[in-house]
Amino acid sequence: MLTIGEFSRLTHLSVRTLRRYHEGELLEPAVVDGATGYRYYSVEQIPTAQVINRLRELDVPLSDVQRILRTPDPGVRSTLVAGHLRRLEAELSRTRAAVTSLRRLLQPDPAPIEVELRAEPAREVAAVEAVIGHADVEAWFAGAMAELQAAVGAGRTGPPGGNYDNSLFEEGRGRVLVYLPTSTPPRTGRVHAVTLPAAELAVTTHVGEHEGVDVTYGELGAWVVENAMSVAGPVREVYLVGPRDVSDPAAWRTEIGWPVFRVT
Amino acid sequence: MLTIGEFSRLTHLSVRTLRRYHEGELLEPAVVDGATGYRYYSVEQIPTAQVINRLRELDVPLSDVQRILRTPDPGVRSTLVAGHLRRLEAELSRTRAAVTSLRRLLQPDPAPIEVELRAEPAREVAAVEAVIGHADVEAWFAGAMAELQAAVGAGRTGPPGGNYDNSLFEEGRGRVLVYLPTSTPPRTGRVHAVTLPAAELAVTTHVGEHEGVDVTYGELGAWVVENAMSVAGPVREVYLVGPRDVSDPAAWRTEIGWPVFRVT
DNA sequence: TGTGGACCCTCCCCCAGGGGGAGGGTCCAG
DNA sequence: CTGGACCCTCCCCCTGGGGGAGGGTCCACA
Repeated sequence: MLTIGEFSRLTHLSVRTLRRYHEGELLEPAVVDGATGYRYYSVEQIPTAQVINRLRELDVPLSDVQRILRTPDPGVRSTLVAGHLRRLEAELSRTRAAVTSLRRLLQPDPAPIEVELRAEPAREVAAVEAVIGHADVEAWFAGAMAELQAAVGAGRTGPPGGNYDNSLFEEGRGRVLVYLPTSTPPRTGRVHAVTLPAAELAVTTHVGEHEGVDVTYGELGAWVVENAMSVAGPVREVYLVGPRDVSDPAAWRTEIGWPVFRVT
Repeated sequence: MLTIGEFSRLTHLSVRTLRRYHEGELLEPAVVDGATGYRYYSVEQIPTAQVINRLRELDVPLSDVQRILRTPDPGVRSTLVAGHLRRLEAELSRTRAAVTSLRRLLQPDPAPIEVELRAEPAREVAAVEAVIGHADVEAWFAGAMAELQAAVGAGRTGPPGGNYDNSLFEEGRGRVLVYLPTSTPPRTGRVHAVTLPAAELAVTTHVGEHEGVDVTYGELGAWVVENAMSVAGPVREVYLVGPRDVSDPAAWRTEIGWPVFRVT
């Protein structure tokens, strides 16, 4: 039996942290003296403490650490760990995108964006929609688009698009709709016909990776304000050239349309 | 002038976050109505908001974001940003190390470590010492070792070593001492002669990268406890084979000695 | 058999960087 | 002029810890 201080020295976890892990039922001392409350640990608990330490270094939330530790089957366990490793990779690519985008922001490009005011008529498309959280958009988009492609196939009459509720950005959760234009929208699985309403759009084109698109949003927003207009309704993106067409991100083109109305 | 809601839609920052940035003097509205407290932003503030957003995505603390924003000179500014990018890289390598170490932990190696009990006599060495935080050890070590190498030169009579106070791991701050054995310790700069006290050591050898050394610590600790001993004093590491000798981490060998005394 | 110091306990407050919600004032179009 | 959207402040919540107060416990040495 080891006192908490001894165990701390052996695992390089602070006494405070060990007490917290006890409280959170992550690493319970082998023995707790009922009279004094003293915690006593056993040597066998050292590897467990080190696994916790490693997972915490990977910023795995304590609740997930707990779940991993309670999973007896090593196969399932490594699946859980692999999930977090994927999360780390996603975070890494997000970081890379932020870095490049930051560079773009800090070396200000004086080239002003071109904005076109366009009256878009209503039209019917094949769509998949859902209310989801901001963090899940990317994964959801991939699945929805795959389902759409399978359902529409060669009947596609134009580039795919997506509409995004403003609440998605303001509150982190909102309605998202992805669509493929087609003359006869099918109805299979999540795919169904949707009529995109007519709208007055302020339209510009974002060139390059989709990360950093919010800079273009900002420029578009500035244009809208300067032209005495106000935004109304979900933003519309049309993927003119995307990863499905060209692998080089520099060639991608995303049309961004913001429904506006004149303020006078 | 834009209301906070409009500005939120244009920057994809939540209203709450914008208010917080105002409170923290990071992004102050262009106009604040004295009577109502309403915040009004200008279009020119959109790029600033996006820079903040980018930096936050890189986990730059708000205080540092503030410092960056208040730096007018773009050269100095990009230096500050570059510092954070270096921090990101360091974090990335730390993450990689944790991943490999985690794999090692989850695929338990049944090979037990070999521990030797050794009486180490006192000896005089050339050393550099300091009380520092756990996070700074790596950087400090590099500098101290460079100074030692310069001072001792060819007079080296054995592999370098380092002693680490337990408080470094328990409280995140403690005394660290790195040394080079030499017959005539010089006295220049931070380098001075130190007598390492005699001690009874439980010694084992850690093979491979220094990350993951705490697993070896754990095994050594378990051995110490199982052999009815207790640890006393700072841990001693001796870098038998290190990055200065061989570039392949798999060949590195670190001797770890924990001062012990018999309990019974 | 003390006793002093190291060790341990609980409890409360602090940090960043937000989110949720209550309670109430303001703006503006119909 | 009124209703609903919008805005305000204030307080508590989250995670994963750290600092410190106030007090009990263990144990080696005298």
